[in-house]
Amino acid sequence: MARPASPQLTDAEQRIMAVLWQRGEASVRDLTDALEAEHGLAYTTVLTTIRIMTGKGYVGFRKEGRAHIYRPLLSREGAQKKALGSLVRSLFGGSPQELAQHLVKDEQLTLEDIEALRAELLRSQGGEEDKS
Amino acid sequence: MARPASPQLTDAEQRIMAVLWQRGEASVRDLTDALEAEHGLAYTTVLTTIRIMTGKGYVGFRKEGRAHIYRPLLSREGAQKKALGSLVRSLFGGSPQELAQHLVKDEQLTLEDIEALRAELLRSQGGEEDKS
DNA sequence: ATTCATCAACTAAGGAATTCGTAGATGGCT
DNA sequence: AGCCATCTACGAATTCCTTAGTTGATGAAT
Repeated sequence: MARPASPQLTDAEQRIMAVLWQRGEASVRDLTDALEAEHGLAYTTVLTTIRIMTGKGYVGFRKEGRAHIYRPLLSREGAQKKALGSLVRSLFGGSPQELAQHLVKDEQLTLEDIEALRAELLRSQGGEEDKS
Repeated sequence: MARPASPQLTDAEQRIMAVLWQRGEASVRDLTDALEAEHGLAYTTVLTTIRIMTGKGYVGFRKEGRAHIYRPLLSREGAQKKALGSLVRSLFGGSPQELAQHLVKDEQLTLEDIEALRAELLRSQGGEEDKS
């Protein structure tokens, strides 16, 4: 009868994952220092959050002296794929084409961007087709 | 000290908006019937949710007899744009190009899709240069 | 060895989200 | 008028998320 656990990364979790993806690994002290400038979070706040993330299987850690050094168990690519798929399903009727059209229409993707994507696709899978 | 209010549509809200965007307007009974098959939600659950959404300004309503007929005040396009921008910022380093590459790499966008986008871009903004 | 700093663990508090029950109002039907 | 169905309004229960304080252990430094 309550709210179901979020299958996505929450905001706080995402902030931490961003640092871990960038650095590879980090202690709670490292994370706090990195996040303090922008968000002003207390050490214990970061610690609590990352312990929850450990429970969810998002991060692992090794012990180094008294400290824990955390590392991401979720790849950035995996998180991107999951979030993207979820967005396509929920707001774009399951159509990645509609999403792409939106990117173009909002002028976030230029003609050059599209042609770069096309060139890459042609190179990777369309090499054997007929080029008029 | 609490979790900040979500700037995005929550899951429950999104389910309801999907029906409203599809139908244009709907009573709580309509919404419940539409959502019950898939999610098994009680009438009062839907009612509570949409009342909250009214408070947030997501939906409006008119009275028809004893019932309220709700309509979306948030456009589907607006919600798509907002969610997309948020995703690009949080998980793709602000790069819509990286997002597009992901769509292609996961084979969710085919070469034909890309070429359709390209053709549309050429038609819409390159149309007045050369019309033979 | 005692003190000091730092770290993890535990606890707590409060707002958000989700679900649904109960109660009161109201309109239709006989 | 009286009954029944249906609707809104209100509140309760529960879990989640976010933030942070307190406590106890441990290692370092004097």
